[in-house]
Amino acid sequence: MFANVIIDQDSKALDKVFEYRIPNELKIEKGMRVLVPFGTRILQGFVVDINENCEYDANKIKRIISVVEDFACIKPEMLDLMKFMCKKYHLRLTSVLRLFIPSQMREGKVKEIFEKKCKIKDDEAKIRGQKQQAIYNYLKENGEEDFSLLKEKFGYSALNSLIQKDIVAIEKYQVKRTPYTSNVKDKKVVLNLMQQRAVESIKNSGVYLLHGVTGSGKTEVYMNLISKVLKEGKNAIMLVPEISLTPQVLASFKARFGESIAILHSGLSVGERFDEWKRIFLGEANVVIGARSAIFAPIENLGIIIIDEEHEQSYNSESNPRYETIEVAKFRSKYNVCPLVLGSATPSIDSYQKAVKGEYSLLELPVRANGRELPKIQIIDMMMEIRTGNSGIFSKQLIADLSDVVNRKKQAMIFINRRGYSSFMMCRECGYVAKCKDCDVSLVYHKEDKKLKCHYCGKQYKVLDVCPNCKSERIKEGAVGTERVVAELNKLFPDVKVLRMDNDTTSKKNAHAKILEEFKKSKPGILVGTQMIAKGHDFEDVVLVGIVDADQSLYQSDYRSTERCFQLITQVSGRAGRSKDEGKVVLQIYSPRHYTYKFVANYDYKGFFKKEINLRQTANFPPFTKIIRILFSHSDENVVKDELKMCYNKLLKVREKYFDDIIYMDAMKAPLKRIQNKYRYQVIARCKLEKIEEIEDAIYACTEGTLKSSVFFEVNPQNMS
DNA sequence: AGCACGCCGACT
DNA sequence: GTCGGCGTGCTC
Repeated sequence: MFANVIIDQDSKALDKVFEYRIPNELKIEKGMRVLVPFGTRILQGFVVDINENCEYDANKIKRIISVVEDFACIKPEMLDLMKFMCKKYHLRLTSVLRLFIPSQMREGKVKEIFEKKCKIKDDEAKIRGQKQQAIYNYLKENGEEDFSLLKEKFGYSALNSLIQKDIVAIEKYQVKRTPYTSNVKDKKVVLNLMQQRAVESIKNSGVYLLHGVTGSGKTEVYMNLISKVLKEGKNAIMLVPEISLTPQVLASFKARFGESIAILHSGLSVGERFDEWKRIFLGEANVVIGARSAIFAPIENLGIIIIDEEHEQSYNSESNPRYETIEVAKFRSKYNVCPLVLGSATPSIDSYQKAVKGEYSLLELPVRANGRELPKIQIIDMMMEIRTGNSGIFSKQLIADLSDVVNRKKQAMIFINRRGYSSFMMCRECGYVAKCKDCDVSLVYHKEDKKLKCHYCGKQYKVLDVCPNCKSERIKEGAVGTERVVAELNKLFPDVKVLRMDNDTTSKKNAHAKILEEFKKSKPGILVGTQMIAKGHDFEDVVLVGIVDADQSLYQSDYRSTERCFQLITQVSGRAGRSKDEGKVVLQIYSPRHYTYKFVANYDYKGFFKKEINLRQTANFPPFTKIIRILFSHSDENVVKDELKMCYNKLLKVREKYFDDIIYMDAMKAPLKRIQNKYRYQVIARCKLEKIEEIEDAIYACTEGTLKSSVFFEVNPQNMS
């Protein structure tokens, strides 16, 4: 017998199967990891197929040395998924396989934590020492107890002598590092008619788009669906965006489903992640909740897949193996014959279009579950403010409303769109801006540790006192984001607790939860933050939401910027007035004539969709076309340029062949020309959909062969940097 | 990826 | 003569 093995090395040259003979004494299955001789080395590989015969020269075939584990860590479904993803996204086999197992397994350090528990072994023991007697009594009363806890309470030597005398026994238990524990009581909620109808509409297969306004109780619908599936003896996956994996959401799921839940997200340590993975693999967990990568959970017999906030950008990986989570979910739902539910208050234009076309079934929750109105959105024209002499960050209206909130001892949130609004180090004399020496981007000033940081490679620089260009000392930080807003608020309301939540303040583990916890207690209180505060939080006393720079997201040269702007404002607005008090939103903008705001203020998603989809159609943008981006990068600029040129010439021939289908194609520098000292050039093509698969294959073929540059493909890129 | 092989220049 | 630089090619 022969095995097709994929060598676990990330290299273009090794991106194929190698055949090995299976020795009689080894029991090899598809999906197992094995050790094989490879050239002069011994490497790990994945068995992806087993055959009677071999294609390669039988004399040259070597034998598998041994197995890494005696079970198949890649399940059959995932092997099929690997093929699907490699073909669809032009990925390397290994890079996809690596998505399926926790990193800890790959490093060969499969560590498991053990906990030592103590138990009384000898019931009639006579004990002399005082301390030892105390331990003995304690154990009699409490049964078994942690070794470490006893050691802390009574001291090591006493405990140890009991163990030495065989009066107390130690047992090792494998510890499950279950990340969150909760003491939240499950509140059984009776579904309203709309929710009930949504639950009932979801059949045993197909894709459903659940469009429910903020606060319409989508989570309750999800929980009901999952309960139903569990009752049928099947399993479930629910994906949530990384940022909304808040303790609150998790706690309510824990309360409902208890130990059968497994949680996967980037905040877990490697060990925690591995433990959760293993529980899922062994079938100990029936519900997996997690961010993007949880879609690869090794869970069988799926009864439902739910993707919450389906419009979120974070579902599409931006680097290395690029894939679309929704497409992977579709694959798994077809494979397992189970429904896929996409939920959002602001569905992506793409998904909604599919629902309109009948590809997805549309389910709607048009009202809030608690019967409350959606908060009123008041638009403030900031140009007018400036004209009337107010050049501050806050409009008069917002300041008035904030004062009101403070007087009523309620809470407010101020949302800032950080993107493009960070502070740069700029010389007021000559206009010099500090840049990273390896990347073509401006450095961002971080007040807290008084450093300049590159947001692309993470390099840190000292703050400049003198302009390196003109030697002027008038070099200062420029426009400011969250920090400046907080400072401003402190000036306006010196007695009010103002909290900040952004990338800088939440980098430490659990910082996120701590800030939210503190905010909860602060009345009056103001929470200032970036996208992070936009969703998933349910604060009863937030009655005001201020959006300080809504336009920022409109001014990106991206066909999706209006869509994003609409989504963002709607999501943020949804934070206000979640309970008894009416909520209000103050939306400060600089371009009041833009059509997006009219729809936003009226919560008119359908109107916005109609307008937007028409614009996309006339302008030939997705979902009516696909944008394909091929990014070349290399440390030597001439190498990338040459190779790009070579490929582009081939691509031009493809374009000639499909002249009617490829609307646009051009080669250029990437907007970020240099990242981590690698020069980046790209080809952008826009294609009609009729022959898209054929065209994609032809385009991929152009980059084959021995290139020194690394090549990345991206379809409908989220950001073109 | 990483290792052998091979072909060039510089040096005990 | 030979040591070591790196470019090329191969690994079932």
